[in-house]
Amino acid sequence: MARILITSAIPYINGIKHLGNLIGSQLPADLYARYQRGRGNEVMFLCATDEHGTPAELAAAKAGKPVAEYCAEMHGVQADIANRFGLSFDHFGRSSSDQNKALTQHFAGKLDEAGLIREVSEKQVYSNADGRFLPDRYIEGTCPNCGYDRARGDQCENCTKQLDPTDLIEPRSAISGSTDLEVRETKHLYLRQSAMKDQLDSWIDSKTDWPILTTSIAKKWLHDGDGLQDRGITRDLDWGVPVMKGDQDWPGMEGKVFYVWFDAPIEYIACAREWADATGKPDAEWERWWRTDKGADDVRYVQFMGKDNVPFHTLSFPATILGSGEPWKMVDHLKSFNYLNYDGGQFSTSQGRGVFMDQALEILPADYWRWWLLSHAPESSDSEFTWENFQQSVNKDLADVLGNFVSRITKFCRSKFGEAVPQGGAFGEREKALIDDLTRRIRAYEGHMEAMEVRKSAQELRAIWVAGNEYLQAAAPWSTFKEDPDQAAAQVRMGLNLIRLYAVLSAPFIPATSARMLSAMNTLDTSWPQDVQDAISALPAGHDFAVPDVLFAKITDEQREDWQTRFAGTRD
RNA sequence: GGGCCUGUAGCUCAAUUGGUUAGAGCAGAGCGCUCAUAACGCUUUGGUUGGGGGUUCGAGUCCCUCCGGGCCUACCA
Repeated sequence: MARILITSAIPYINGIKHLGNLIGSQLPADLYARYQRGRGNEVMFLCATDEHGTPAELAAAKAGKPVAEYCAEMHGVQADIANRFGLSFDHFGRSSSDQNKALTQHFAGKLDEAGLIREVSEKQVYSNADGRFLPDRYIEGTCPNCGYDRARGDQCENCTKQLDPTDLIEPRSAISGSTDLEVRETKHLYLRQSAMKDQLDSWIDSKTDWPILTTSIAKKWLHDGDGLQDRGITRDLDWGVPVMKGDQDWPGMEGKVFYVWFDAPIEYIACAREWADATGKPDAEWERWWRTDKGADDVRYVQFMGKDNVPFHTLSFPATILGSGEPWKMVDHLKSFNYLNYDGGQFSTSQGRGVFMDQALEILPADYWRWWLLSHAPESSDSEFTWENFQQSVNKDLADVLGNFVSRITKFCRSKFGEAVPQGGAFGEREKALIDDLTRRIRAYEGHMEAMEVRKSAQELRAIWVAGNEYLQAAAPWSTFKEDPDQAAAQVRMGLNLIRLYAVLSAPFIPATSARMLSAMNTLDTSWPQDVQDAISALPAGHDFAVPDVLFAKITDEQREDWQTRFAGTRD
């Protein structure tokens, strides 16, 4: 039994995520986790909320709440929605947990011992009105290059020129609009990534099976200009992990916190500890997933993320782990996704454009979304959500191909044989051909799932569903029944067993529907079809079942138009 | 500005890494079936692979160039 550690990029705390965020990491990670569990492998699937940083503080202020309270509340909201989407995390943690504080401080201490931390005194913009240092992006002013009056401190959106905050004419705080800004001297810790450049470079070189999207981004950062730059890992903020060397104070760094991108990936590890603590397990239980000296040497670790997160996962986080000199598990495979666009533009959290996870569940059950999103996952390039495409795909694939298959066979059986698997007859050439075909397709499906080829997996699964309809059409038990009821019984028995088989195979994509199919077939047998011959005999003659309600109602044109209108604007 | 990705049928995507006649699903057309959610099955129409040039026995794939789309560019996360 293989052991597989899976992490999804951790969603930021300030608000509910949209469908583009979902398909970028959490959903494909869940697909993979469910598949591996289905195959009988031991899986640890971790995710968490990313709670530190300036945007969290601002969102809390806007909501009129203390930041800790705001984050706790939003964590609850996100956990609930994730649960309703069927995201099967073994633990959904928080980067603000005590476990992550301790581990982040531990890593910082180890990196310092290894001589990989240096102090830098630098000048940053401080806003007296806001009472805080401002990240470059939170400073607005007039662009010295093109005169655009809403240029940001890092770059002018109008002319794309990169800027320094001090370049701006009449700079002001983007938070309060205050012009009462001053440049203050402040001291920060930098991670000496440059000292680890060669080590990281050869590590990346060893990952020959990673997508080009992943390695090319890492290579760019490693070799661009002067090569990999050192990175500031502390900030002058109140909310975050206090800067400490392990459990010791860090002289001169009082009142400062670690930068969110230093502590966020460490939460992948801390999350496992949260899991152990929450379930009353000893440390050894989480360490066997993360410490190669404590049992994790046979773990395969897979990370899922959107393309914007790649540099942090290929460089900063590995630098943190390698630099610690401790035997932590490093990522084996990194699956990154492009973006999902919404109806001709981008999904946007800040502008409230597109469909958000809570809204999606208000109009349709999770499996509709899971199927469409996964079967259209933006793997090779950005992809696009349109309501027409969504309606067509869902109606055809889920309602017509799969849902109707279940409906036609169960109802036919009920009317001719009653609600029990019929007895009599035997499988012949046609059934043998079907089993051979299914065997080939299931092996192909497994191959695509192992390779995390999401769209290809969906395509193959759909073809497996279609094979059931092809079989029924060719076997035509409604005709056979008239001359040879025994043979019709065997054909129906095959059909009913296909429903159970499809439930097992489809569970990673549409878990709730899969559960309904199994429940209708009155079985708990979810064993993976190593041998299709055996799998289609799991439900024996005489086994009771029930005709389920319609599995997937079709999306009507009226609904589609209604939603199209409702989601055309932006969220309030 | 620099780096990278991308452009294939009306739509969404393939093409075993340079190898026969570029394939699927949807949509369209025709036929069949009547168990089923007016569902299913079979057949079928769609392509000068963004334009142009080059390398090669052979190019969707490699090179050059032009055009379009996207991401990143280190203090949003």
